[in-house]
Amino acid sequence: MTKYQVLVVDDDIDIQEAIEIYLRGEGMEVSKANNGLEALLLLEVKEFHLIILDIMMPKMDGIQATFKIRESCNVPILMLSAKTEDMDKIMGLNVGADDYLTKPFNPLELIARVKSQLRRYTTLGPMNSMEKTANEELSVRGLVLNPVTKEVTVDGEEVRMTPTEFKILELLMVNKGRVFSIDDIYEKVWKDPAFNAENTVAVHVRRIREKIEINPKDPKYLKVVWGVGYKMEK
Amino acid sequence: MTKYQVLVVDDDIDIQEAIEIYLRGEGMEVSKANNGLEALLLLEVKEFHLIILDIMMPKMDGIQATFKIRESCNVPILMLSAKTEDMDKIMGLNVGADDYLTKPFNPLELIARVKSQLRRYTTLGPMNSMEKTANEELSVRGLVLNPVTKEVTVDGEEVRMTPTEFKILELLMVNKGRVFSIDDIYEKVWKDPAFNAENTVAVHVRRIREKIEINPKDPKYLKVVWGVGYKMEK
DNA sequence: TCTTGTCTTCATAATTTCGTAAGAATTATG
DNA sequence: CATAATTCTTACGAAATTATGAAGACAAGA
Repeated sequence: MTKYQVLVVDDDIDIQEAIEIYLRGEGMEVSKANNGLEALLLLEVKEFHLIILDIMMPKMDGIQATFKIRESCNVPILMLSAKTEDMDKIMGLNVGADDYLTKPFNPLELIARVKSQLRRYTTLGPMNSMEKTANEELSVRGLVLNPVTKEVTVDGEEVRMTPTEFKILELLMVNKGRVFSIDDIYEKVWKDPAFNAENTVAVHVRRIREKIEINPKDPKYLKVVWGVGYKMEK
Repeated sequence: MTKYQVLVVDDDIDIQEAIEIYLRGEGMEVSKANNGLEALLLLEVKEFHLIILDIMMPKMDGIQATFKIRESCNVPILMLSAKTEDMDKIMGLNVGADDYLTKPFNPLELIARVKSQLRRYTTLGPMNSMEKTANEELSVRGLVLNPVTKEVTVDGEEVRMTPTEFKILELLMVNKGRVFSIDDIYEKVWKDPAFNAENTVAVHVRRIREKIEINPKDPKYLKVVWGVGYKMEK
């Protein structure tokens, strides 16, 4: 068995090296590029199992690079950026990235995500890693959520969700049954430490209920677990 | 179910104490060190769930300390510094800190970030794709408790538990057969030294019985061992 | 610029849970 | 059998948690 080949694309040498160290520590081979152009050149001469791509780069930024890369192949791409908002855009749009991480990131989380992508890519085969796993339609009884088209339907009828509402609902539906505390939800959705999140999340939950529940006062889908958090009833 | 152990490393006693007060207020145990060297010594004799590390310190500064610490373990490290610029560098780089905060900081934000790091380490789930801990369903005859969904069923029928009731029941079911004294229970569930716990725990036990026992006067699950405590009958 | 839709914050209401007290009931002890 | 020790029961007010209504802040698009 040969080692996994990972390409790290970032203009900041320090970050390049940091990532290299983490990944080598996990037994992976690491190549480096300083911008999108360099990355494309490297891609022509070598095959990679995963690409880690910074968004902000000179010459060719991460988004342009992703489009170019996707023209020829679909290795998993993990995006890096300093701003959460960037990421939301990127993921919402069909840029073609498979996962993302905001700086500053936790090394362990980086490793976890890298491994996760590698696992998907190799178990499902290079062909269609995207569609099969994370992007399946999620459903709970009459409630259906499509992560790709960002559509939500209740008993066949479409309901419009705002981005935040969608993300909360997605989180709960991906892990249906599992209870998330308000702080959990805030951190996973906002990608920021929870800071006076109680009310904010509560308000969003209420709006979601208004849209998906027949009777918001007696929710059948999005339930509260007193003193613990919220969950999607199985 | 012990308290979180946090190590605060700062040469400024005032800051040490301020942080200590905030964290104790959140029910955490706090140890203190004046510099990196002291911190390392403490780390050899005690396990911590989180380390708060000032950058500027005599003897051994925060960055050196982080490197040393990372050689042996990977507890979450939260860095403190006066200058924003320092921080940006430190985070992106391979220093190994997980989060940072610039002085002067907002106490609430400190708490939020601390909690966030603690949660990151202890929670699981596909979203941050760390690994799973032992979160299996627990069952004793007709009684089933699910730590993830926080659900309890008796002969298939769901019963609603309050947070404290759930924790007590969970404690007893994880260690079924074992007898816990009232003080044991109080300390494990409340994470506080038992003071006048007798009645409090007794009341909760009764409420649990009301919910899970056919006949609370003659309990089949949650039994009392006279003069000793309570246990979950196998 | 104005409009529109979304997100956040605040104040306040509605619920649920918790701890305590006080007395009853049960079990142990001599 | 009497007494002490322990556990059980009940109920209520305080505290914590969640729900709601409404207004202001904000950003993107027309």
